[in-house]
Order: sequence, then structure tokens, then C-alpha cells
Amino acid sequence: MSEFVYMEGWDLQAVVRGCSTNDAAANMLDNNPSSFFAPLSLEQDHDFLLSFPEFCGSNTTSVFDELEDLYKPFYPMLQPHSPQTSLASSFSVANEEQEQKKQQPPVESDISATRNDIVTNAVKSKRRKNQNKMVVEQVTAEGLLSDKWAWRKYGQKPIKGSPYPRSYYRCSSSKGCLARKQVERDPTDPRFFIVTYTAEHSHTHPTRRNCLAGSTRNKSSTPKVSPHMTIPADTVASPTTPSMASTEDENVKKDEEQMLEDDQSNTSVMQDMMFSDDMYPSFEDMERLFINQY
DNA sequence: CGGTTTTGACCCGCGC
DNA sequence: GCGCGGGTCAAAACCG
Repeated sequence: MSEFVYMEGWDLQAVVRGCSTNDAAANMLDNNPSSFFAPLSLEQDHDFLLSFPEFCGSNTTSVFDELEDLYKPFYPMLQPHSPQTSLASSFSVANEEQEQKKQQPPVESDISATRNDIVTNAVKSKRRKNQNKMVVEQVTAEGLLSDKWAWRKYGQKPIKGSPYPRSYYRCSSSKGCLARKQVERDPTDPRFFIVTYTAEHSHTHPTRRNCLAGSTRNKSSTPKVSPHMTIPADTVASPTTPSMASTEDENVKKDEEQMLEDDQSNTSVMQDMMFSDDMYPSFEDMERLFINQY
């Protein structure tokens, strides 16, 4: 079983929440030292990025420079994420469309095209008036791991035109904090996640309360019921939930066990329920990449 | 007990 | 004004 399988058994909120603590990652390392979800150095980030040829193209350095340039305007907001967020691209969408276009040099790679699409869509999409300060990032699962803030999920909605649901999170570090975060899988490239940050944190440090309580529900409490069966109908066609990660070590173990069972008993069901045919190649590719990486 | 996720219902902005 | 769709609320269930 490859490392990526762990990720397939984890859910999105677990990734977002679990990755917000270093000790969670440390626990993961204890149990699973080779896990690619371990915090990466910049150099490792670079290596990780190299595993996506289409992302690196022929000029990896320029891509990194470009990303760095993109990040500079948002460093105050993104500092808690760095340096791992080097895998992400981010955009402010606060009435700055023209500036965005200036800041984004025309690059012909697919990734850049995707990013442009993201900004365009974010600007064009319906926005409530009070949501005038937004930062949009396109991150990998690794990028999600780099988020040091504690987020509590408060909603999930299927998005018209996208096969993947969008999850809504608010900052759970401080009760008065208005910071919000939306996470959805990039419909154009399921390897990436579109993370939209709204408002700013009213506190400087991500504080944690009970980082383990309320973690991904124990599937064993509903014996022999696949976690996939708990997926809401509107996400059945989406690989988001089962393909995402829980980073608590216990949950990793449980998920691993569950995945083993599910692999044996529910694989065909999963295929029918979860994945469209065109989704499989990307996941298989990703799995191969991780295998090659480690 | 205090935290979380899940999920249906509700609210509200926007386009027609 | 109405309907659609995105964003939020809140109750229930779950977890450590």
C-alpha cells in the first residue's frame, strides 16, 4: 500500500485541521516516518514540486521566482503558512483585478493557466458585499498541511459546475476571529485545492484548544459501514472526502485499517460511487509520483 | 465537558 | 418579484 493510499482515506477537514499543528505532524512522523505529509523543508518542497513535471516545466527556477513574487504582496497574511506554502500560488481578489493581471506574467504553462482561471472565476463569481478582502491560493495537499491556523468546518456545499463540494471553515483559535477559509478541489486539476481566505485573523498566533476532540468521526462506531457511505449524496461523485487526509496519528491508523477493509470489500463500490473514469488517471499518476519520490 | 464534523434548513445577493 | 445558488446557522452526533 502506498503512502498515497493514506491520503485517499482521509477527509478534507482533517487535513486542514490536523495539519495546523506541528506536533500532529510529528506524531505522524513517529508512526509513519516516510509519510510525505511530514513538514518539508524548502529543498524538499522543491523536490516535491519536481515530481510534477507539468508544474515545473523546463524552468523550475522561474516558476519559484514567480511564486515568490506572487507571495510578496501577501506575506503579512500568509506568514503563518510559510515556508511550506511555496507550493501554493495565492492571489488577493480585493477589487484588484487589474493589479492581479499586472502581477501575473503571462506564462504558457497549464498551471499558470489554471491560476489565471482561478482568479478570473473568483472575481467573476458572485460575492457578498462584505467579502471584499480575499486571498485565493491554489495549493496541493502539501500546501494545506502548511496552514498553521486552527480551522473549524461549519459548512459544505456542492458548487454548481464543479464536481467537487466546497468546504467552509472559520478560525477556531479565537472566538472573535472573523477569518474564514474555503477549500475546494480544483476542478481543472484535482491534484490541487483552491483555498480562499476571507477576512483576517484578529489574533497574531494560532492557538490551539483541543486539537484532538471532534476529529474525524470514528468509522468503527458504525461497524462494517464504509466511511464512503457517510458521504452526502451531493459529494458522492466527488473524491474529495475520502481522498483527503486526517493527520491525527490515531485516525491515520484507523483510516489505514478501514482502508484495508474497504480495499478488500468495497473497492468496486468505491469505484462506482466515488470516481469518474477520468479521475483515475490523475490519482494513479499521483500515486506513482509519490512512490517514485520515496 | 468542550471541542469537532455533518448536514438540512435558512438567509441573502444577484440576475432575469 | 422570483428563482437560483452560494454562504451560514444550528442541532445532532461524535471524539478525547
